[in-house]
Amino acid sequence: MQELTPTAKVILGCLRLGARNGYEIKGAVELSTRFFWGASFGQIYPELRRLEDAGLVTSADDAHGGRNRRSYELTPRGERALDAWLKSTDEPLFAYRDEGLLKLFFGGLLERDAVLAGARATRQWFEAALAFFRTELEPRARAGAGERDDFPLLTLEFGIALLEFIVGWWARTEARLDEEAAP
Amino acid sequence: MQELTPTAKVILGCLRLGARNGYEIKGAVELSTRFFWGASFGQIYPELRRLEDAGLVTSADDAHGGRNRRSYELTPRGERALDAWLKSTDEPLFAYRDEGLLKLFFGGLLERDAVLAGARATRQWFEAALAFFRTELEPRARAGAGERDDFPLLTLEFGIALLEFIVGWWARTEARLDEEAAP
DNA sequence: CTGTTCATGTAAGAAGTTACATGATTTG
DNA sequence: CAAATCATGTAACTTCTTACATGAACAG
Repeated sequence: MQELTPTAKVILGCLRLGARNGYEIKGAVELSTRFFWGASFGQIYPELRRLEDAGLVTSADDAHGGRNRRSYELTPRGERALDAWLKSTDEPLFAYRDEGLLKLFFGGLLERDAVLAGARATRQWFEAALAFFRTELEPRARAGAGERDDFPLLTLEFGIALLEFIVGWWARTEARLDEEAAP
Repeated sequence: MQELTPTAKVILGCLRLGARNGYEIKGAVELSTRFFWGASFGQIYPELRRLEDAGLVTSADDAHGGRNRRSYELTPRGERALDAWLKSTDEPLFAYRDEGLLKLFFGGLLERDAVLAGARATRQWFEAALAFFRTELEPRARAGAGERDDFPLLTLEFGIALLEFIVGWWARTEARLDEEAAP
């Protein structure tokens, strides 16, 4: 059983949770996993086909009126592959990329005021992201969540806490740079 | 003046900070920016050539004994391009990808014990990363830092604080899952 | 004299984004 | 009837990693 591609992981999981076609998978990703695991149409549709060729999903025509539509579900092999991945303890893929931090790394090349301006702009960008999470994503996730713990909501809370951490770090850094500017 | 590619940004900055050739740039990246901005040889060498073609760097033969070596420095245009990028407030590139979190997102598909085991494995992986930062990276960064604030050290401190946050979050999540397992 | 470090590069392929192209259905 | 949503797909391009290939100099 060969490794699942990154996009295959989110596709199989979303199908298992009830998504039926590429469009619904994309919708689920945008609402929930997007910030830690994205997928575009340009990845989803070809990958669905490869998964079918590999026997992990089956598809059926699901036209609705004159509208073209194809519905997918996991095969037993697909279920096993998903389960095996979910239980595997291989070292998890992790990637963090942050242009604001790269600019700060080169802060010695600018005057302090310019570095401070950059820090402020970066913090504001993260604050906007945090506001979006709280106003657009969190209410929906809470509405959809069961009374016991709900994993999609849990991961969203991670995102919010992460953004709070980052915003706080930049705010502290601004204060520190400000202090040292006028001692 | 066209946009710098992601790898060009770190190359120009490293050259400006004193790196002389591709090998030294790679060394600097591994020691410092790697966790938020990586670059492989397969990116660095071709990009150096493109930057030279674009007139942002110049190169000279710098053979050392019979050993092949080429040294690079910024041209005035390269300096301006670096400066413009550092001062720009375009929305910064930011990407976060986390397979442990994706597995947790699909936690409803597994028994609670399996989810807990996954959480533990993820936390341990981040703890190992944190230990590496503290024992391998931080001492070097402190040794190289000036007495006033030093930006490379500052970004490393961000990395450490970020990993501490993540480890703490997973530890709290494990406790929460454990509680709910046996109420 | 052996292994590590210094040093440069290419080729193949994986992964992902963006833009384009198409068209039906539903909602206001 | 217009705009939004539903729905699928392809093509071109960018970015990045990995593996390979080569070889000199230096440290033990």
